[in-house]
Amino acid sequence: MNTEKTTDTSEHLNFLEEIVEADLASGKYKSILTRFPPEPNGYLHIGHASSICLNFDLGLKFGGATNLRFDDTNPVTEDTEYVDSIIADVRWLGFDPAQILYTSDYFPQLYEWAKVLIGKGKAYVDFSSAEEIAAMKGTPTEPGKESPYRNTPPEENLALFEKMKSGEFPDGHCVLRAKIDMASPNMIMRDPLLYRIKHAHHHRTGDTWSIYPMYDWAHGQSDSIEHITHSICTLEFAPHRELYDWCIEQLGIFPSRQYEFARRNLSYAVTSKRKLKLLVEEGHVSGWDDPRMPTISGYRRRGYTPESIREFCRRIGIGKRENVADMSVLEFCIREDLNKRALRRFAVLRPLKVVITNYPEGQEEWLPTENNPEDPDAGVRNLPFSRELYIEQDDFMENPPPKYFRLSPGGMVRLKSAFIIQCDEVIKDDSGNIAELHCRYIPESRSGQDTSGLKVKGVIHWLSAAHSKTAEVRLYDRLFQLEDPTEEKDVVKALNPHSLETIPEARIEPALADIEPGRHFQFTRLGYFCVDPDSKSEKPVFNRTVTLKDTWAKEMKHG
RNA sequence: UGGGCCAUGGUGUAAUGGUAACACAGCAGAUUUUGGUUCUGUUAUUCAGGGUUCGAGUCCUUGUGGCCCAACCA
Repeated sequence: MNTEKTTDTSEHLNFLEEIVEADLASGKYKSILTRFPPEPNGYLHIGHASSICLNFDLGLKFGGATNLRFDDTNPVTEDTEYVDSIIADVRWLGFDPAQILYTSDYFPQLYEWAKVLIGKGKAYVDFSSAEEIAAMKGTPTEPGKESPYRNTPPEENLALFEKMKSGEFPDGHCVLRAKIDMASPNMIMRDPLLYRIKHAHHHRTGDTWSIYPMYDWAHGQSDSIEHITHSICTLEFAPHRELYDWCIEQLGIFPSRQYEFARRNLSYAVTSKRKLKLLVEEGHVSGWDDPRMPTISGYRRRGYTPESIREFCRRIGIGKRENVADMSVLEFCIREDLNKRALRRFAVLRPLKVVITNYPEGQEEWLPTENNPEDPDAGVRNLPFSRELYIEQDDFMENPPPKYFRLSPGGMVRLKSAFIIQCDEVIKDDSGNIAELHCRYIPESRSGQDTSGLKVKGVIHWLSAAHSKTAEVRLYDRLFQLEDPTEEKDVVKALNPHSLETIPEARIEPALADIEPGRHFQFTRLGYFCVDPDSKSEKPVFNRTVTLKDTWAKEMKHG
């Protein structure tokens, strides 16, 4: 043994982990509790994934725990559909909430605390209209004006608040406001609204409430009730921290602390529930789980694995500055994961018929090929070979450019795991399109027993025409054509018109028939694909998750 | 004469007063029965000025630039 240091310097902490570590080291907390607090008014997207990983990993890494709490204070926009999808998405990502909770469970407590505040003369019922309140707010550079209702005595406010609660007033008739400072340089502190009247049906509390707390009156106290130690939110809530602390201070309850980080953005994607919802509602995509959507459910259906998404979040890290993570990182993560795990299969998207003229009609033989060269344990399978084959249209060119080493007239290629063939004749139809190829195979070139002595550069995938089956293949590309879709005020204008290409009749090898949805494969030389839920045994449907890296295509593109 | 947050290669994240690093992307090459994988090499970074210091990405100062805050949304 030597005295080599064992400290792992490769793992540097992000700024939130440093805070937690310091709080634990100083004895401020014996253990930590974080929370992920989505509002159930939409599906979770890739930005949320980053927040989920951040909160849950903090709990895991420092021996704490993480709650999932639905911030359901606005009944008009929220729904159980979203609650269910959010729980499913968090679990699919691989996280297990310590508790699943709802802010609405705290409505009674929040109501009692509001009365405490009123009793202290720190809150009042305001009958000013929304417009009047806005006008009295002032501007960032000018102080606001005090409401005429600001000095109503506490007893009177208590009675008024009781009437608000019992439903005696119509929507918008009045609000409960905190009495803080109309001249505060922080706009948030200019007598913020605490409660508003909404005679609305709540997804959990039904019609029992006609008043609902605002975010600022609900969030910090909910954290406090749960004894959340580190309440992590995005940067735009930083000005709210002063009010967050004020509420906790006024009530003298457990002091949860808020910390802010910059939301993660992704190139060629939007992370705005409002905009994503619009795409769904206007039918630009098939739903929240459309494989093109940057939602967690969309990525799942597209074929992304939880591991790849977690790795992506780990790689892009966390910080406080504006950022746009490059799509290529996400794509790298899924390729890296699937390269190790996905079984290889042959599929021909755009078939070109090849007749092996020197192969006896009616004969067939089964040739072994590896299921995954990265994983010997994945074993081998046998592929049927016969006189009539399909190859990819892209794998033949009549007038190939230099360095093209696939098939061309007179040229040779290796059919992967089978034989070398040589193209003798190009058969065209009446309109001059290539209809089929007549080739000869070299019998001595059989894979693994090649005595031909031939050296060919190109290796292509193929299928025995008679043995192949039909499948629908959906080729997805980026949903947006703009690297930053928010450059267009109207998201619809930023959409990529070619984000989906459906190939109704692709050919697949027999081993690919009748596979259950969700399974991942690499279609050799083409990319990673997974079975879509729309798949039926008579008509399999595959989604392209991501292409393989293709340096040849890149070279062609740049001429 | 409002307040808050931020500024490191193309992108993202480190460096906690002591050689500016890692990943992705890019480029070049090797290997390859996937133009994949793997491997090797390589291009490119501290917003600006001033100050403190033996030494500054880091501390101080003055600017500049960007984002957030005036919803009965969260």
